[in-house]
Formats: sequence, structure tokens, C-alpha cells
Amino acid sequence: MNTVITLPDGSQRPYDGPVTALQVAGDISGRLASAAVAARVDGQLCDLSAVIEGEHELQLVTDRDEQALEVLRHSAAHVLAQAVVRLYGPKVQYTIGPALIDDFQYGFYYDFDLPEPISAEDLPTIEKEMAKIIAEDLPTERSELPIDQAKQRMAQLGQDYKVEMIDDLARDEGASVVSFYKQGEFVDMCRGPHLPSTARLKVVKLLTVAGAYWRGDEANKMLTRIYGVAFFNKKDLAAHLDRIEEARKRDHRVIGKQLGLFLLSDAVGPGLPLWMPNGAIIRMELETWLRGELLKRGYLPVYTPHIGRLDLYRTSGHYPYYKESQFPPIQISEDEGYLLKPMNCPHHIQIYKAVQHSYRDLPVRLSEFGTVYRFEKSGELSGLTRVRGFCQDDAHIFCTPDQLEAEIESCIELTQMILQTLGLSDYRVRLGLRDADSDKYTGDAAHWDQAEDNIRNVVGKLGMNFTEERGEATFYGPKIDFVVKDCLGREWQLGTVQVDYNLPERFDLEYIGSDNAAHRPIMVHRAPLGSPERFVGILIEHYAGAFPLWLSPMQVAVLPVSDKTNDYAATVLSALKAADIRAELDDSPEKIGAKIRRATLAKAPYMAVLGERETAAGTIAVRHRTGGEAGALAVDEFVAQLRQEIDSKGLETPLLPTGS
RNA sequence: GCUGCUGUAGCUCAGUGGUAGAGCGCGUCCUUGGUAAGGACGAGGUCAUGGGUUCGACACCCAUCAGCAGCUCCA
Repeated sequence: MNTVITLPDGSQRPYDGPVTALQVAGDISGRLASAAVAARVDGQLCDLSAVIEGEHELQLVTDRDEQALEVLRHSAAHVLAQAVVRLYGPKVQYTIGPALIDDFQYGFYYDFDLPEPISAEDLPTIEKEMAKIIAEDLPTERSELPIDQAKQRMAQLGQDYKVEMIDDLARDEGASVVSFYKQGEFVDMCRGPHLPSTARLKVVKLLTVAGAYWRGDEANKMLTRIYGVAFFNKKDLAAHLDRIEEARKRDHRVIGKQLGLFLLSDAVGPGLPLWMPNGAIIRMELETWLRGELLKRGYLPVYTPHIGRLDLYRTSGHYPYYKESQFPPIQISEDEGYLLKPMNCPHHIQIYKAVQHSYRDLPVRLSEFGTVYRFEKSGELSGLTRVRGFCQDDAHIFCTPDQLEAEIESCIELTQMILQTLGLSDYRVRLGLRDADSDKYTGDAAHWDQAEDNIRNVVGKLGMNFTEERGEATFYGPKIDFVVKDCLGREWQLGTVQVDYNLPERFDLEYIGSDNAAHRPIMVHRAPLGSPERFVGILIEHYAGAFPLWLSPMQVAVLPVSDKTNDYAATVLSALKAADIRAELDDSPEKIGAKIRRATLAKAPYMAVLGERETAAGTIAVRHRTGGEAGALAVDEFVAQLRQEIDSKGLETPLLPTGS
């Protein structure tokens, strides 16, 4: 049978019989053959050794192709597994080892069930063995076996996890054959494709070792996961490692310490952050701003205590659902117990219930910066992003079915406005839906369907990009989450809007409709920041500590050139303070260069350099933290410009005009 | 919570089975300097906590607490 290969440029190559992608590449050029890592036949990714017969489109995947990196890293994972088996013996069980493409730090991993624990100190040894395997230039050979034989083969090798995976493939995907890859003495069950030979792997580095549950299930055995990265050249690896190192400098835990923003004190307890004066300014500014926005939008402020009766949370469902992740109740007597509040909604619900509501009153929007406590598992705690005691910029909206979607929309717009103002544009939107197979959700299916339709309608109307994720809903309703990544690429939920038909039911909430009959309101739970703790943690990383002027703890560093001008500096300081600008005077006996350095490291947006010239002219020599002299300004001009930048919540620093 | 690692001065980190060091920061003094580090001197540590091994432990072992990476979880 004749074979005709059509290349991406439209040209065709005829062959008398079957041909492999690698052969075609070689016929085009030797260079292409050595650059190709895989092939795409009729759009389907496959090995270079795949046999092509008949009329097909062929595209050779080279290192310039995005998917090439995936193939490379997948092969790197196989070499890692081979090295581990060589070093730790046939008792090693290798399970799964995928390539990672979107991960900020890691390029691949492999999960092992090892006969002995290993640590990061063992990684160089493993890397050496991998280098050997690469040097051995072992060709990779693909083969296929029917399910039964495949299981037998893996069972013979003592690979119980693989046997389980084959069963899954047969059951879930109806697979009748399974493919294997063999390189030297090592055989792995794998879809592929892979590099044609281990020698094609040039730059591999192992990064860390960690635990990971088999199948990601806590109930299963913990396996040993080894993470690594692989690239086509050393330059890319060096750039990658640099990027990680740079990112670590943005870590809010590092910057938070440097700039005195917050503190996690062992004496107070894990996950209980203390806001230091500089951090408190940032939080205060955000909250003040948000309070104003809420009042404009018809929210009613309320305050509620930090604890409530256990029964309240039994009714709401929070206690039974999250018993394990609560601080234990405060038991006063056998039948009187209190819980640190894990959520504000039950308290707000009581406020709603305290008076009778007419449909004319709705929507009722009760807002509170309410502090809640959750006993997060110790391994989960992390800086400000995951804590045990934190505030929520919370509100609960009680409304009629007719009002619901407009309220959801308004919550989304508020959240988007906040993110936009702060320049947080790199976020994704997730619709958290219920998993109908799970028993973790409360309430009836009709309400769930209704609620899911409600949020879909709104995000659809607003034309938002979003992903739907089953099993990500709260126990009482579906939600819209705004998710961002931290400096190391880990995702965190910030803002959230949740639709709830269930708590109104549980608490028997009512309003009187125009028909003079009692109706059930619907609740919206929403927090545009999510939590000031987590939000500020993310903001610290977003700005790398260099906050916009309105949020900066120190807005102006007042720097006399020598103590001859200290008096003038003091008058400038007073003028700034009188204008509600956060200014600090550095009258230490340092030279001006050192003072500038200190203020720059403290991320003060502006420096007012005051020497004899300025004293004589009554001006300020302005410098921005990004460097360079911006010229001299009269004190009142400087104040006016700062005021404008502060009031506009400017992200970009306007250039201060030069001149006297 | 689980797997692995880590815990030494305010911070960042060296360090050895024979009772502790650097840089930065801090204090005092000198210097009066014009846009990212002037100089001198000085104070400061129950080497996370509790056990154990040892003539002797910051070092070795065990436990606890906390942190880091990952997994799991996240109302």
C-alpha cells in the first residue's frame, strides 16, 4: 500500500510502504530528525517511531513546539523511575509520573512506594544514576498488550499499583489493550509518547522530595514523590531556577518580616497572625475604602460577637459539617456550649430575623468585617494565606427571587472593581458546583439546580471567562470564586459570591410578599476580598512590598542632608502630617546616600531630600523609590500632588514636574 | 493530619563532642556629608522545649512544639 505524507506546508511525500515519522524527518533533513521529539499524525500526538501507512498529515514536534516540553518531561519522569529502581531495588513500586507544564516550579514528578524513606540528600545520587541512563542512550520501545497479559506482566514485576491502574483503564475507559514503554531493563505502562532514546534528555534537575497519597486520597498509603524539571538546554534551566529564586523574594512571609507588616508569634499560637503597625495601616486603608463602597451600595453595617451558642451552629449546619476543623466548643455546663464563630452568617441571620420584613424592605444587605476561627490542620497553615483566626469582609444579602441575579451581579462588579483598582488582573473565575454523587451537600436538588442556574446566568450575562468545577460548592450552595496565584504559583481563593437557598430554610427565614403571604428569602454570602489577611498576603507579593502611595505605611521619607537642615525638615514633616500624609523623618547622623538607601529599602514611595538649597528656597527635592531625582517642588505643590495620587488610588506614579 | 527537611543574636546565616561566630540591624561617640551603605567603640545568645547517651551535648538519640516543601482539606 502506498503511503502519502502531507506536511504542514502542504507539500506531500510519497512512500512505497509504511514509514515512521523519524524516517520522514530524516528524509527532510538530518537536523530535523535530531531536533524532533515526537510527531503529530492527523493531529494525534505520537512517537517518532510510530509507523504511518496510507494517506496522513504529519507534523514533526520539535523543541519549539509547546508539547515538546511535555514529551521531554514525561520521558524525564521515566528515567527518574528507572534510576530509582536501579538504586533501591526491585521492591520499588512506581505508580504515576506525569509531566507538568503549567506549574511554576516543577516540570514533572514520579510517585514511588519505596522500601525505605529518602530525603533531599539522596537526590544527587539519583541524578547521577539518571545521567548514567541518559549516557547509555537507551532506545524507548513501545508495545501493546491485551488487558490480561498487561496485568500479568505488571504483576510479575511486583507492580501492584500498575495492576490497579490497568483495572481502572479497563473499567473506566473500556480499554482492551494497554501500551508499554521499555528502555533498557525498565518497563513502564504508559500512554506516551516518549523521546526516541534516553540520550535525547539533556538537562534534568531534581528539585525536591515530598509525600503524596496514592490516588490523592488521604485514606490511602502515602507515597514518596520526587519533583524535578527538564529543559532542552541549560540556559532555560538557569532562567527557570532564577525565576524561582526571584519569586521567593516576593514571598509575603519574607517581605512581611522585612517591612514589619505582620507577625506569627509562637507565643500567641500557630495561624494566629498579629498585624504590626505597618501592616495594620495597609489593612486599615483597604477596609476604610471598602466600608465607603459598601455604604454607597446600600449595605447596612452590623457588629456581632466572636462566639455563639453551639446550637446556633447545629442549626446552620456548620458545626456538624466542620466539626473536625473547629476549635473545640467552650462547654459551660453539660447543656450549654459556645463555639468560636467559624462563619458570620448565623449571627447575621439572627439580625435579619429580629424584625419582620416586607418585600418592600428587601434586599437587606448586612455587612461586617467579622473575625472567624477555624482549626485548620497544622500542615495547612501558611503565612497570612492560610490561618486559624482571620477576618472576613463579609456580608449577607437577603432578597427575593426576582432580585437575586441583580444582587449577584452587583457583588461580582464590586469584586472586579476592587481587583481592578489594585491592579490584580491575573485571576481566574471558578464556578463551584455541587457534585451530585457526594453526600456533603445539604438541601434539595431543585434549589441547587436553581442556584447553579442563577450564577451561570449572571456570569453569562457579564460575559466572564470562567471554569465550572464540580465538587467545589459550599455545603449550602454554589459559588463564584475569584482565584489568584501566589509568588510560587499556588492558587488561593480571594473574593467569593455564594448563593444559598438552604440556610433560609434551616433558619425558617421569611418576608411578607405583596400577596400578604410569608415567603422564603434567598441569601447571598459574599466577600470581595475574601479575607483581609489572605488578601493582603497576596497584595504584598503582587507589589513585592512596594505598595501604591495610598496603601504605603510610610508615604514620604523626610531626609535632611545634614543636621543643619533638621529644623527645616521638621517643618516639612509637620506640613505633610497636617495634610494627613504618612511621613517619617530620618534625622540620624547618616549621610544622605545612606538615608536614601534605607528609605528605598523600606519601600517609601517618595523621599523629600532637604539640604541647604531647599531650606533657602522653601522647596523639596523629590525622589521616588524607583530611583532618580524628580526635581524640586514647593511644599504645598508637593502636598497637592501627593494628595491627588492618594485620592485617585493611583497605581502608576505620576511624574512630578521638574522646576523650582 | 500525613511524608521529608529545618530550628544558633532583632534579621540572614556560618560553626565544632571540650561551655559560640560573621554580616546587617541596634546603642554611644566622632564625622556635617547632596541622591542606594562615612568611621570608631559597644551591648546583645538557657544554641526551640523536655528527656536521654556521655567525664563533658549547641553538636549524638528520643519526644514535644514551631516553621518550610508537597499531599490532603478549605464553610
